Amino acid sequence: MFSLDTAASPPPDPRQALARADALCQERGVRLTELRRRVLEILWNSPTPLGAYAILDVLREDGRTGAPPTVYRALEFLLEQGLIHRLTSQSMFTGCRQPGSRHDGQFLICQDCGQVDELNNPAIEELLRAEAAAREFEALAQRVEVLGRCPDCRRGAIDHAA
Amino acid sequence: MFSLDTAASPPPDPRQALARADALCQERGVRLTELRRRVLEILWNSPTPLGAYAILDVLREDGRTGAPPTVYRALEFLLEQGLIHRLTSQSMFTGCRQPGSRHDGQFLICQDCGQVDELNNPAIEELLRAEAAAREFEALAQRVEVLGRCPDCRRGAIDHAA
DNA sequence: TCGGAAATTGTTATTTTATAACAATTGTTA
DNA sequence: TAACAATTGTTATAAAATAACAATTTCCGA
Repeated sequence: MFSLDTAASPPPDPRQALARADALCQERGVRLTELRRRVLEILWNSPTPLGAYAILDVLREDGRTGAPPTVYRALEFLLEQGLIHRLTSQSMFTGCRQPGSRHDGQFLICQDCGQVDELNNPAIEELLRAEAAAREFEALAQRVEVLGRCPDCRRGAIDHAA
Repeated sequence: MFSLDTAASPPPDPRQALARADALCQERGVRLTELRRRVLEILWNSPTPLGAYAILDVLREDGRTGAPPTVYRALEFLLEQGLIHRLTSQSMFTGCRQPGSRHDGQFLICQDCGQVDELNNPAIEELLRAEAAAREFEALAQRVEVLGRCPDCRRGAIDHAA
């Protein structure tokens, strides 16, 4: 038996992701400035989502001066362009695995290690849209997050118990 | 044509909600203290979700002394008992329309007026569970929120344009 | 290529949300 | 009623996000 709906996320490769972002921004005529590109790179280089202040720390390690608004503005741009997602339950940000087609995504978030898997199950999206439509509610964005434990951490926990 | 999956939320009635909460806590042998009950009441009396500090303001109008931890602890209890929900994208809290059976719910949140409709569509819940299971992810909680405009605000917007 | 408007980034200060740590009080039970 | 647990009060601080304005860079037309 196999899943009918969604493929697994492609392995996140920072270089590819940045090249894709470059291309998308060029197409769209928007500017992926050095700062914005660097923030995106920082996110892609991290195995787990990062908060704005963690990103700011890395920028400062770069030698760049900056304050929270610097980061938040870059994040705002990246969100608008669909290059990253915000995990609202965590106040954190992560690179989008399917940029290009704007979407909100669905996330499996490990509460132990923080790692995140991005789903894009159209059936879930569609059901939510339908629920909204049935109530004459104009749906503009979806936030779908599943909190729990990833396979690695489950195995780790089993090891500890053994 | 009609929806197959979920009924509309019952009209929120503070008195009923509080009576139900009393009963549930009694059954469970947990204490719905005066403070906790009052916080729940404040939430039910509000037409829209409230943040912790808005709740604190009302408590102070009551004449009660208190600080943020007072409110957050009461909220924590109410969340544990499934008597309220947290809207993570808003950092706000709202009374649960179907207490008794623990669930995470799904929410339609109006970005104009703040009003919230609670869904409990089992198909959405099930799809998320299935996605998690397919990836061997242990799902412990779900956060599902749709942001947009409620029917009232859509009509209001049309009126303005007209 | 120069100058001015728009976009981007820098900077300072503040607001909003949430929690840590410990003290005081209340409730429960032996 | 003493002792213990649960709840609430209090002070202080951490963490996340934004407001407001200044400086800089980019873009584009004259």
